[in-house]
Amino acid sequence: MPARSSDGGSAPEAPLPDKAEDLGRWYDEVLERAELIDVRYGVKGFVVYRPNAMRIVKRVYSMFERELEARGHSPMLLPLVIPMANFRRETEHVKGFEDQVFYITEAGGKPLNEKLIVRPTSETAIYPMMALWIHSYKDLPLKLYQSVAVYRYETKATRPLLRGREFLWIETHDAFEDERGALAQIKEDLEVARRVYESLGLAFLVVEREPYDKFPGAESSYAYDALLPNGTVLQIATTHYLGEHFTRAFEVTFVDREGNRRRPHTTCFGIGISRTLAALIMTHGDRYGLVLPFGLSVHDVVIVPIVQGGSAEGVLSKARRLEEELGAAGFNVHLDDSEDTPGDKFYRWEMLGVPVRLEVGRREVEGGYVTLFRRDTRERERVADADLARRVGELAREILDNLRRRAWDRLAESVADARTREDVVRLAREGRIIRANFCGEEECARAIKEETGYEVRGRRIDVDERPTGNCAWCGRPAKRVVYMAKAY
RNA sequence: GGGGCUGUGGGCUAGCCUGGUAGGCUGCCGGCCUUGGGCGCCGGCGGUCGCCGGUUCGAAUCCGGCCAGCCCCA
Repeated sequence: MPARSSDGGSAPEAPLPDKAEDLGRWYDEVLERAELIDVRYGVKGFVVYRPNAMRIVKRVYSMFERELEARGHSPMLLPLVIPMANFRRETEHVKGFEDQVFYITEAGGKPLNEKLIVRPTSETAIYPMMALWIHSYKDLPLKLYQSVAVYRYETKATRPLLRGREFLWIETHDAFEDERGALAQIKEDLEVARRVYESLGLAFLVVEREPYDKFPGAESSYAYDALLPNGTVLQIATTHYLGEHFTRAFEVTFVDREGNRRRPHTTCFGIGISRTLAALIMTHGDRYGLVLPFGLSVHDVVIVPIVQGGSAEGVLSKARRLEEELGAAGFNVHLDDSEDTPGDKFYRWEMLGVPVRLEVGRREVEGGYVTLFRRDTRERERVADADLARRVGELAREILDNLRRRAWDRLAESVADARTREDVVRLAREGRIIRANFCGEEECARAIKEETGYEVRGRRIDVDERPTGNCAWCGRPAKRVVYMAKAY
């Protein structure tokens, strides 16, 4: 084993496959090496979230919950099971979901009189309750959310966190006096998602889905598609304007200020927590494991004391002092004084994505400084003892900014314009995200999917883009500019 | 939904073709060690070979079914 200097020298051996070369293999391995997900439960589409994953999940949950509650949402919890009769009340909704629901038809060794379904989403659970709760305009708006798992019998290949038969999400169910209130809620939902996804450093497209691609039972659907490093996109959140579809089917009415009986207009907002975790892992991670911003990893800062013969006391007391100082400054700091060797600790904390590591040995004690390692760039720097808390505070911002910028740069580099069918085919082969004029016809989208594997994801709503020619695929007049991508 | 590949201590794997004692690396436990990128040395623990059935005196190995994971294609 050749000796290495502490500030550079030959690159240490990376524990994971090359992410750019084989994202799928990298992903499977990081899930296991970082002890995030265990796929060995033995039921297709169901996985175990281990503590290292669950800690991140809980933090992501609370980020969204805080934003939702700050905007007037209240927590609730609906049952997992839904009476079959309720599930069948909204026709389009049933059609959209029935081939992927789990049915409970038997219990206690006997057939159930009233068959149940396991929620694939909870509209049909909550609307019968809304009918009981809503009487007057004074009961509106009603804004509720729950943080739960939902169940869908996926027939496509399942993938841990990306597509499971059980997945974690937040769902809101909101009711308003009129369309205007509901549409304002859609905007608010998109703002909630934007704020959280930006603080996670993710890059995304915000789109309105094409009419044939709406949520079953919705008037219109809007989505956040995160970009993954292999050029595919992943829907991580969707919000839907439901109009009166569900309040009609479930006979929800209220009396307005003028004494007229009307139906509330409703919305629902689904935030994919499992998928957000997947996007975090894949967007930021590298060959050494997870890379996470402050506030998400198990710790913000770990201190690794480097004890050599005779140096133990000075080194450990300095390490303890730093731990106390950074803790008092509000950082989630951990002194790793376990028996493992420093190199072992380096690898393990890097695998978990801890954003900052401090190395404290004899040299740091004698020199009055700390060797600071930042996970995102994997660079070391010396920081004078007196500057440490300030510098760590700067890094909280710098690291997030850097992660976010890298993600957005990748998105910007990936998007390419297609004017002709040949362009679409070629750019799809190159794995780019395609921006193109589009006629809006479902058959055209289907043909694109068949020939290129690409899906029309919709038109961006965060920027104003007008079509400047004919549909890139069929040549008919274009209705809008859409984005096409390979999607999970 | 269709096709392919794979399943052996916690992880990675050898053995399978050609049936007969499950071998290695890693990890884990204990001890020693002047531990700056998975440090070194010594000792130890851990496997009904995915599950069910069949063939056979005998199955990790051959045959069938099922389950799970991965890859490709609707």
